[in-house]
Amino acid sequence: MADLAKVSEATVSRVLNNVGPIKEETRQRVIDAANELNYAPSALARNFATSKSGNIGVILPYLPKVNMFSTYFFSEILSGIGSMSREFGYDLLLLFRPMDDVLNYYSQLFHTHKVDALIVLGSKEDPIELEALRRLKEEGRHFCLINQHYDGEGFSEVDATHEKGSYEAVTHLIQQGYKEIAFINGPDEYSNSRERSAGYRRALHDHGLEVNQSLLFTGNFGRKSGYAVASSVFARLNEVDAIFASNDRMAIGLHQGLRDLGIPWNQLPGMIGFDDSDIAELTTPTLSSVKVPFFQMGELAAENLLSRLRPSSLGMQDHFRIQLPTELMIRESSLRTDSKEE
Amino acid sequence: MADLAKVSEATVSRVLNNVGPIKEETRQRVIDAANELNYAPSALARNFATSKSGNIGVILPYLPKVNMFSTYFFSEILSGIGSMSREFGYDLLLLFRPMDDVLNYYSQLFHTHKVDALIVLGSKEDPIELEALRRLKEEGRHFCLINQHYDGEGFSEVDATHEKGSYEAVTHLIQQGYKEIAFINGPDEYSNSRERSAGYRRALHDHGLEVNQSLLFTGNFGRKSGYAVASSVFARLNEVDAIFASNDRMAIGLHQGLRDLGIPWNQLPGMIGFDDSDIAELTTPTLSSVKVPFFQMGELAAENLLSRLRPSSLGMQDHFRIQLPTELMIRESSLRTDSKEE
DNA sequence: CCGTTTTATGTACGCGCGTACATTTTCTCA
DNA sequence: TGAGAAAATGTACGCGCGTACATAAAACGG
Repeated sequence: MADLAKVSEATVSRVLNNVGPIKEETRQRVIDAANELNYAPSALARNFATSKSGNIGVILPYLPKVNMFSTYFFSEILSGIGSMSREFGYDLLLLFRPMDDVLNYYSQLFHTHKVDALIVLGSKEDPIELEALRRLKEEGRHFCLINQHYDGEGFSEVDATHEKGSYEAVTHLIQQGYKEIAFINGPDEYSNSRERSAGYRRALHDHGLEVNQSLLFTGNFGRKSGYAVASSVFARLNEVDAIFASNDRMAIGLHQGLRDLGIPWNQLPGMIGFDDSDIAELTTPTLSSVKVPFFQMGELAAENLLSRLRPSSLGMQDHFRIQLPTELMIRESSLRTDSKEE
Repeated sequence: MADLAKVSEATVSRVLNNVGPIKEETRQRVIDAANELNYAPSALARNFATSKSGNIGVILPYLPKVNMFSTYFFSEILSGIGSMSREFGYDLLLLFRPMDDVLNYYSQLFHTHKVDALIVLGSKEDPIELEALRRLKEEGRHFCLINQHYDGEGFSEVDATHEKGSYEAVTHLIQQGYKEIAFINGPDEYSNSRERSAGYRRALHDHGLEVNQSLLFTGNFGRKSGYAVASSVFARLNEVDAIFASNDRMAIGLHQGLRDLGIPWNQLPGMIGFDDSDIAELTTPTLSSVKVPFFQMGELAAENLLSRLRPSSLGMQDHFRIQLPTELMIRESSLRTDSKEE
């Protein structure tokens, strides 16, 4: 390669990296030679020399449980991350949270140079998880969380306005005339569950309604957990006239459960889900939902992390906290009359 | 590290890689030292030294079009690949097919040692794509295709019995008494589209029915393309009594389109989708579909590739072609009476 | 107890780049 | 035209492992 262009390896390196002054003729000779030989520098050697992997890691909850979340959530975020990473010339390393040893795992991803930055999805409050994240921060690593907030830790986070989204959803139900609104939430270990709960309570309170403890349910974001709640809701059907679910999958599970218990589709309680996943408009009636800009959240997470990896980023605040707005998507399931009565 | 254990770097390396004879006491000393210092070898240096990246690459269609396929398809396959990769100690590098330059891209992934093996998803017949794959084969790379077959190329492939699945689905419709079965297929560039078409035709033929050209439609696997076909189907509603769709998303799009055109849900034509994605049981009526074991296909692809990377795999056939069975999942949408009449 | 294996460990080098520094070539302007 | 500065290129070394080969230590056999 160097020989063919009749220059030293160093010059080749300079041309390929666009660094230092190069005579135009030389540059061309090198490029021609590279094309002729179909030469491409070994990413491995290059990474080794610069001790940077060129990868951005994405942590996913450990496999069997991926489906606890909607795949929509992950697909969108991953697409967003992937889209931005590519613009920065980074590749995307998909990593699954190990069942044990999380503490070392995160840290070693950096130490072994598997990744230059890390995005953690599906993180939830847990002593070990927290400890592992703190360690990353101590070590000055570039990482960020999506859709999860740790209070007072100063982690970088990209989140959405879950409290507000929840407030708006419940308010909408109330305005539609619903008064007894059941709430099926996700586990409290997720900050967004707690925020949605707060929004739910605030909306009830602002409209002079009381929280009815017996109408509060907890699922695990999976469809089945929504389905499982159906019987409890069914038993209280005299006192429940609407349901707010913490994500679409649970809403749909609940919907199915109620249908299976014999409720005709046009006599279902009012329903609103969360996430505005693609399935929201596939149900009958179509499901109102709170839209969360997952794709964009993925993009922003990647963009902020990667731009801080650039040499030119000196002086840039090394820590960021972004909160994107949610949006209430009103469809048939939450409307009192109209299409639901078809 | 080496100092703390009072051994040479070489011995450390041997202990950590479990190679060569080591005195038990020495091993322990090294391990203790490693724990104490929280030492982990640099993956980068190690990979460089062995010139293996430790990554298995997965090519996805370029981003904006990911949603052309159901995300279900990708989620399942990726999960399968990820699950198996982890067992082999490989990491999963997510790669997006570039719009240009595919030809060099694939090849250079290996040349630059970004990946040790490659799985291509969403591949479709195309001169450049084919050329790029041929080059990989020439270069002796370890790669495989999922859900796509190239005739006579001898590529490694993990596929499903699309023809048979299709045949069974259409046969089922016929047995339910449907006689005029429209077919909305995916683009012909995908081998599985061609196979499904063959199955459709064979089923009609075997039951003495004719193919009605005006009932054949082509979508792009997206929901919207199914929706777009609705009006054509609607116009022929007198001659159509069932629809077989090449995937669930199109089936559901079509379903929605017909609903929007005013057809009550219990007077829809019989319908069967393909893939058996999670949304199939969320519709009203629930959608019959042909189940494809995507997760397992991902597992098998990874397993076969990675096991061939091991030193012990000498003599193993370097090329494999696997075809997994599909399964007809009968739900409400294809049944003539019963639950559909609720 | 010594020679001979066998086992255990150390030494030295290469993997293929990037880059600081040394050197050569070209340019500038007196 | 020649000296000094600027531009262009070459030289040499390190990044942190794995591993072939050299060497030392232990085991064995007579």
